[in-house]
Amino acid sequence: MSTEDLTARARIRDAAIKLFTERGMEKTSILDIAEEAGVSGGLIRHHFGSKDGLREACDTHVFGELVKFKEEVLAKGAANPGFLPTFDARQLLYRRYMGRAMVDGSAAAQAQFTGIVDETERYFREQGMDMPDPRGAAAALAAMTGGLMILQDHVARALGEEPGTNEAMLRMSAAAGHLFLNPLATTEVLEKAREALAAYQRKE
Amino acid sequence: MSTEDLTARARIRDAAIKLFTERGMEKTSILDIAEEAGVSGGLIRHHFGSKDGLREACDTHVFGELVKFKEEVLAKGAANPGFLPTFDARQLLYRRYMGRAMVDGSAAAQAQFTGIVDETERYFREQGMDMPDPRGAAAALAAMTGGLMILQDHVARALGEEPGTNEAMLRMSAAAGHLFLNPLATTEVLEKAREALAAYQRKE
DNA sequence: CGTCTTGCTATACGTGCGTGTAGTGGGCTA
DNA sequence: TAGCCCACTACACGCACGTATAGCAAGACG
Repeated sequence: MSTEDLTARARIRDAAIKLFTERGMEKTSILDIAEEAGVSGGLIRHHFGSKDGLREACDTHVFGELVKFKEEVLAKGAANPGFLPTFDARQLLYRRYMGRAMVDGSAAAQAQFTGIVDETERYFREQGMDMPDPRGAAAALAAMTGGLMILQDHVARALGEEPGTNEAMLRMSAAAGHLFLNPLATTEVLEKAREALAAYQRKE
Repeated sequence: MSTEDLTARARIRDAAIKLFTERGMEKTSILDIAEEAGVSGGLIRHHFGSKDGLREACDTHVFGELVKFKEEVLAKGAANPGFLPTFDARQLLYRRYMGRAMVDGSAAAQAQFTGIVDETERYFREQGMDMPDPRGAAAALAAMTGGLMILQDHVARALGEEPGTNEAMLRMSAAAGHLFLNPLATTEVLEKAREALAAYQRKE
């Protein structure tokens, strides 16, 4: 899995996933990917037809792998909901790729997002959680964990950690976990917020 | 403020903010902005020197306005922490711009992010909130609200709402608020997550 | 041995877009 | 009226990059 023992096609795909994730689609040229993968630019076209074709291949590969990850977790019996931290490097990369893909906007990414929302909503209902809008909460949660993935470098820098390190990810995950598992406001602020929201909803 | 009563310079800036927000820097050409603003492409260069100059102008304008918004809120006495919902259209646009800017990555955006983290951390400490890592929590919170801004269109679509509408924003904000103000997991899941995290930290 | 496929490279083409430059009109001040 | 600044336009340049094509080496199959 490290690099040379892969077919060129797989190396290209992995390089593209890496660079798309780090820089985004638009800022990554075919030649950048070719260099990263150690092949000529033409070979990318040969294998994937076009840049968009390559992108689609990356999408399906990443999203497929993410499904596999999820199934592994389920197979282990641990009903780990998506918002709890994981530290597998490849899974982290793929999750981050997914965030980037959503920002860049593709049909596959939208479908993936909706799928996650579906699952999370189902999880909420299965757990019998008491919330006024389970689907809304599921969607918001998906967007928030997406934000953690997408902005992780900013988070690391704001924390004085080196972006991309395990240390930074660990600290961010722990903090995010804490936020999800504890109410964020004192009761007064909480009440004020509820009032503001209710007032707005009446006005609507 | 609607369009014609602005100087061309301001129209260009506003058009750029709008398009950068919707499509991102790379996918927005100078001519797109010129058309949106109803001017020639050259005028943008005349006023802002380069595309990067325009971007910087947008950054400073948006970030400055966001500071103003914050000061207004503070002046009104309501100590509204940043994570509670707001519905002013321009403020929403500017927050979303900020999210995009962070994804696209500029020094100004990183500074802005760090500033928000600073403030939020201070808020946590002032409120005397009980958390193991206030700065980490502040950074994670900033990234999560950023995710809500950046991915709002995906959220809307997953909810079957029209992206960009007040209705969609309202529903997302309410759901996000609920998540922040209520613990997300049953105690068993919670305990399991704590264990997993602790195990990982020991391994580190 | 011949030919075909396949993985791969080198190189050329077209074009979109940021940039640079020359020029125009209109509203100042004198 | 003359002179001048300044917002603004038109247009040409050059480059980066996606796309297209031709060709080559090597293994497979007859």
